[in-house]
Amino acid sequence: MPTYWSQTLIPTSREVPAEAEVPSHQLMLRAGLIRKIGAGVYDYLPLGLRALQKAMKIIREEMAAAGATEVLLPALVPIEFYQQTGRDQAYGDNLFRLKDRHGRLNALGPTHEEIVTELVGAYVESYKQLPLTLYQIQTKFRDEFRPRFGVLRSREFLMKDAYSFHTAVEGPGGLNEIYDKQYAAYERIFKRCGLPYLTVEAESGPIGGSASHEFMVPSPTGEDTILESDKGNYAANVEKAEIGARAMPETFVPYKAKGLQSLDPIPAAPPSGALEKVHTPNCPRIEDVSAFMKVKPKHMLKTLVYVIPNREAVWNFGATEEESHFDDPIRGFVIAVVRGDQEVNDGKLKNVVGQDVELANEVVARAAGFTIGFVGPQAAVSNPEVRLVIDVSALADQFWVTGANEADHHAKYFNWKRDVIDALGSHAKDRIVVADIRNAADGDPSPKNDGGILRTRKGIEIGHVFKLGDKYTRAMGVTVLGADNTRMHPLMGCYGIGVNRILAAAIERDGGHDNDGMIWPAAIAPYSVLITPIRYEGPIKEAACGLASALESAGLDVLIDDRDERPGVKFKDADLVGFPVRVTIGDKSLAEGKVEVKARNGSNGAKGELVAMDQAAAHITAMLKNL
RNA sequence: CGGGGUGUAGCGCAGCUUGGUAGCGCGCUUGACUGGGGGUCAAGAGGUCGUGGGUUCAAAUCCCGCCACCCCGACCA
Repeated sequence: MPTYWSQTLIPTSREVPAEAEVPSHQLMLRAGLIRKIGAGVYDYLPLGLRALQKAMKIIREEMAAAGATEVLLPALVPIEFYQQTGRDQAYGDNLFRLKDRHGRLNALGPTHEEIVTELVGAYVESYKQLPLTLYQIQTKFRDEFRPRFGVLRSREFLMKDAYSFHTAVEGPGGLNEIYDKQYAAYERIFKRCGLPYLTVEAESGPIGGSASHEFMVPSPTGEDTILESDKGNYAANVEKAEIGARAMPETFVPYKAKGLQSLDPIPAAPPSGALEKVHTPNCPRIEDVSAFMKVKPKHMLKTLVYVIPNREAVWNFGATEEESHFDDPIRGFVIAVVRGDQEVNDGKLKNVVGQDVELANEVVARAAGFTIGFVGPQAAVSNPEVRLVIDVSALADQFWVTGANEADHHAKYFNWKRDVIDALGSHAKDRIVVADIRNAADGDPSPKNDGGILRTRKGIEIGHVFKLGDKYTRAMGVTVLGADNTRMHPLMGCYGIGVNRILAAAIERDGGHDNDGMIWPAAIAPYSVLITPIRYEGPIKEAACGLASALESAGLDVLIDDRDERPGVKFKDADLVGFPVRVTIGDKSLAEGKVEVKARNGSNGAKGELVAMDQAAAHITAMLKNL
């Protein structure tokens, strides 16, 4: 049976909702797909649900094809699961917590690594039962600090999450093989959903693990920044993106990040002027100083104070063992220096330091003698428990403007050799590391070092795959018996898709909407075909119902606009909701035994085309293959 | 969590400065006309003015508290 518009609930609206900023949010509200119930919480109305269900059907088919089996894990999870792996801390406030009547603390699951791991631990005893890939499509919860952009960043959302278990990385049934299978399944899923996507290297974030790729739909409204080489052979999330070899000033010995040997900085560029203190009242920010002193940010140094929160932290650079131990984390500081127009990448900094680092809280930093707002690299000279990590680009100039380590003062003509290297003397090589610690930016060299230049664009993350290794099975003490009768922690992969985001991304994508409304890819449109009778009565009504039957026999889903509305209203709503194909039935064409068939994306002309009644179903079926 | 803003009919908003018991557009109901891109006219329905307290003869309006939502920031010192 076709659906009749008058019998379902499609509350379209002419007004643009005040709070919606991005097109997908505005249009999903206006077209009656969703309704907001609270911050980051939405009803899915009939049309929205149908689109979700179509996406889920595709996902289920491809998961099955990739050998994954569906389960349904609870959304309500005792907090102990997340405590076992430390993720209650890693997720922090983003983890929804609630107390039950007995005072027990529970979480609403943001992802389910711990829960599947428990499941597999309970029932999988032997390597013979592996590999195993389980997945679910389920509501997830994240107490987002700031929900926004409608369905793109909500507090409750649908996610497909799959988890695979293995005894080995390589070989048949190994982690790599299944990872590749899931990766390929993702490519098919997004292709079938009609989404233009690209894959990028990614950081694994609080989920953890080694390799990781994200699937992104390019869109100016995306929250993620992607760097792509113009040679087309590299793409990564900004959190991950490495930077190719950058020209070192000749006067520096080229030395590199942790893991590479030379830690012997000898910047020889001589000072070009006496260090000069400048009074910069109320100018703690780079932009303020830049405007005040009329110096471009790229000629300034940004100096950030980090602490090592781990009390057992051991400094990993050249220092002797006694020197490298920080008993008091308050006094164990890392000063990161980047150019004023660039940004520190925390992940890269952590890798260089070999420890967790976090930006020092202002009170702590002040107590340790840092003049927050006016810190310069010289601050590292007098304090033996401070280490300097300098980004390559922050060394390139002979002199810089930087903080003077004195309230309301900045320094001009700062020179690395004179003011830090020589001042530290023999300690210099123990306290300084030069490395790539900043975010890659548009125009940077590609890490492939093939002459490619990195370009930035924005993207919406719709899928993310990770190689987790044994992080969870180890933390939760899950083992299986191997062929050699020894126990091992199974290796894991995990694979997520934001189902709601598929809808938003379909709208945000290039060509996903226009001034009149949404333009659905046929595969996930709420209905493939909308029949618009000019008046729902007499021969037109009969023709509409007849056509609907024919289309349904051909396997299409059909909505009939049987409302007693003026044609203009129906057309506007049709365009707003964006059904891929609209069939208009009116007196004139019907008298000739024809109907008007129009593709929403304009592919068969602004007015569509006249098609004989008896050929319409076949014609539309063929059309939809390309929509 | 900090700063700013907004809560008045289903949606979008005005009224608040200067207190006197609520209004506009869209939508909705009824009728007539109309009938291929949100039509016209007429008559209607619909509001504890977010919430609690205070001031006052009188509060949407002034004062205080709370709540919700939105925006900006929150690592660039």
